[in-house]
Amino acid sequence: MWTRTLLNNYLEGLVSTFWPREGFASTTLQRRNHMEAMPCWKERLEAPREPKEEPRTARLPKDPMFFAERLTIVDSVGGAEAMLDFARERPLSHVGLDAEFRFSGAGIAVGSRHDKSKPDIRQIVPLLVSLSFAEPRPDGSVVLYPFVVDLWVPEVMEALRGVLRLPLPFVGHYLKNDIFCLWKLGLPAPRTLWDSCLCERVLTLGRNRWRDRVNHTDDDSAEIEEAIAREESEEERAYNLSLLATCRRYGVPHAYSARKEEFQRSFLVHPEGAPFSTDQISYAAEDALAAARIYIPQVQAAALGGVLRHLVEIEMPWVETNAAFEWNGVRVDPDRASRLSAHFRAEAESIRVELAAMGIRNPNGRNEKIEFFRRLGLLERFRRRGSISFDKDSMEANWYIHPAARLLHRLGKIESIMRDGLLDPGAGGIDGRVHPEHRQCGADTSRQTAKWPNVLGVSGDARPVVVPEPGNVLLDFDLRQIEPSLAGAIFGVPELVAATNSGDVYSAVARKFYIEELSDEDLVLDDDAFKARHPEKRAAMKIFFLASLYGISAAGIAANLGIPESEGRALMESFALLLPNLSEAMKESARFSSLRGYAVAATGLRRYRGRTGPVTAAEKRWMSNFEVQGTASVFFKAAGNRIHRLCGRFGARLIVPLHDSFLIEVPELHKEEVAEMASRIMRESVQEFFPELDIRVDHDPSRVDCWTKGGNLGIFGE
DNA sequence: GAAGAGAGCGCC
DNA sequence: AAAGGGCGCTCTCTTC
Repeated sequence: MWTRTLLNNYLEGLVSTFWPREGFASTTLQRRNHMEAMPCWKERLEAPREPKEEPRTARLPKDPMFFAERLTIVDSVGGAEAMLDFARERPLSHVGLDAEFRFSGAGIAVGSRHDKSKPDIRQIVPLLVSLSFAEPRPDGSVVLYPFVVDLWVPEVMEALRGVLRLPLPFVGHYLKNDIFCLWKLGLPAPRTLWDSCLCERVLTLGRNRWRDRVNHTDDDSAEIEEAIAREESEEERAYNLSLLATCRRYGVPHAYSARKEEFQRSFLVHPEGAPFSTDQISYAAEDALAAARIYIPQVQAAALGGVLRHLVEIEMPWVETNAAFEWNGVRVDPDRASRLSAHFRAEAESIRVELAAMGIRNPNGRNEKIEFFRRLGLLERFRRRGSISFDKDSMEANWYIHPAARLLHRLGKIESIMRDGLLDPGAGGIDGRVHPEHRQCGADTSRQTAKWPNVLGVSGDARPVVVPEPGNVLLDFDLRQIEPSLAGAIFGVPELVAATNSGDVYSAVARKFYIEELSDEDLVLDDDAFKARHPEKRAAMKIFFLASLYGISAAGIAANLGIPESEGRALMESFALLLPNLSEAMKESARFSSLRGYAVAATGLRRYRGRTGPVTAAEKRWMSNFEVQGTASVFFKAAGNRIHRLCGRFGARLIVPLHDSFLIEVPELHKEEVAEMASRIMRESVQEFFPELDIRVDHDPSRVDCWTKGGNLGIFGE
């Protein structure tokens, strides 16, 4: 083995020989960075190549001793091919993967005051790819062969492509950025991924619940809670999921643990065309080495945690699918966005004038509203659960009390729509599309979250600003009533399964619930006809149903429906009689969850308690709900993974994952094929697990020129 | 002036 | 006694 000094000299020699190329790097990149793959590389790849080295006449097996635990820099076609040959010769178990990158343009300002910034992922500039090939030894240990590939050298791409196609798990910590680097280079993501960050997130799902700490309503163990709240913060959660913290948990060394941030930053500000320091290169190698070392003990931890199957089947493939949503982004029509803003700005202005005439100068201020209604002697009408509330429900209940209530309500709604980050003219990246950050398992139920902007929370009125590229159409696929249907299968309620299979759960249940009030004619209507004939009865059932799954109280449902509590209680009791097993099974599941300390979804995914001590009522509510919401999220991802892989055949791309529906952008030519494929896959993904369930997929083929909610074009309709 | 809590909007 | 699951974002108001 070389000493550290000798190794550094060796590295320095290599670095200095491959970096006199400033012109190549700086000029071509700036011009072309909006392309999928950098064309200068493409041209070079397509042009007849003059090998940098003499063609090798004999391909002798590589000596593993030469590559073991020693950093090899790949900066030539010969070196890259040798790496590929070596990887194919050795009996490997997995590959550590890491990419170093920077961004070629300015970031995108986000937040209402544009005081925050996010990078434009389409301007990512891959610098180095680090690969650590792991080979098990007979004694159970693992030997690692680290390589660092210089991505400025176009000749290495074909061999790198070959490496990425190896049928091995590629292990990295937060692989999304690494996948972006590969896609930017025109390379595919590896087929099998293992994201060590995601694994840690899943193994701790439900712990670190910062939302609970902010408003500790349960004061069972207030002292403990407050201590935890002081001690832990969101930054701490972020740290717990970091590579260094993960290394520490598994006893894996990381040579740059003390200087990690410094090196990360060094790549982000790395000058165009400047050579890398030897430290930078060995730092790049270290991250892939650490990921490779974490893999085996982490897989064991996942197996012991009962989530290995879930991770391998669902979450790890979704790492690529999730990256695709962010990489693809959505196209926002600037003209539509400004028309929408202007439309609501005008309405807001006229409402403000009306309110000012009534004496309300600042309609957003809570104190001003309190004072206004107090003067009128109407304040008590806005009391909800003890305190004064001017939220949507409270305002709706008081529409008839005073015209100001209606105006304030409307103003709040339209101001919220106008503030949506999607309408910001500067929200798009260099490709003209908006790329929100999509977080896998961002929610403790394993649901997705999105931010900057939150494309999952865009108001129905604003959705039509999302349009397809010319020649494309937007298709939307919705798993109809997935949660009540899954509740039927999970909690063993045959009536619910039958209702699902008949087409519309809420209509089917409404027909039974209101049997006394309905005519014989009503009772023989099919679900769709019933829905059209008795929309209010169906709507009431929907409220009951979802409220039961969320664990609402009689008082809550009474407040929601505007009826006395006693009446709410009676309605809930008769509703429970319709589905006799449901509430019992939900209580049972919460009981087992309480004993274990976690709730569990159909594939074994767990959500842990975020606190100790007696199980609170709020915890019991999410415990029952998690089995349904978590399982729905799992099937949704299973479907998305298959759709994503098949989209490539049609030049289609997934662009929004909306909890139970996908928005897909498809070339017009292939819309029928993709519609058939996506609908079938979503239906089958549930059936693979619950064969008795026939969940419909709602898809409206007539609305293809923009994104809508239920086909509603809002202000853009004719 | 910055930071945080609370409230309130949107989504499923 | 209180009792609606899961999120992101922006604004107001209070506090330090």
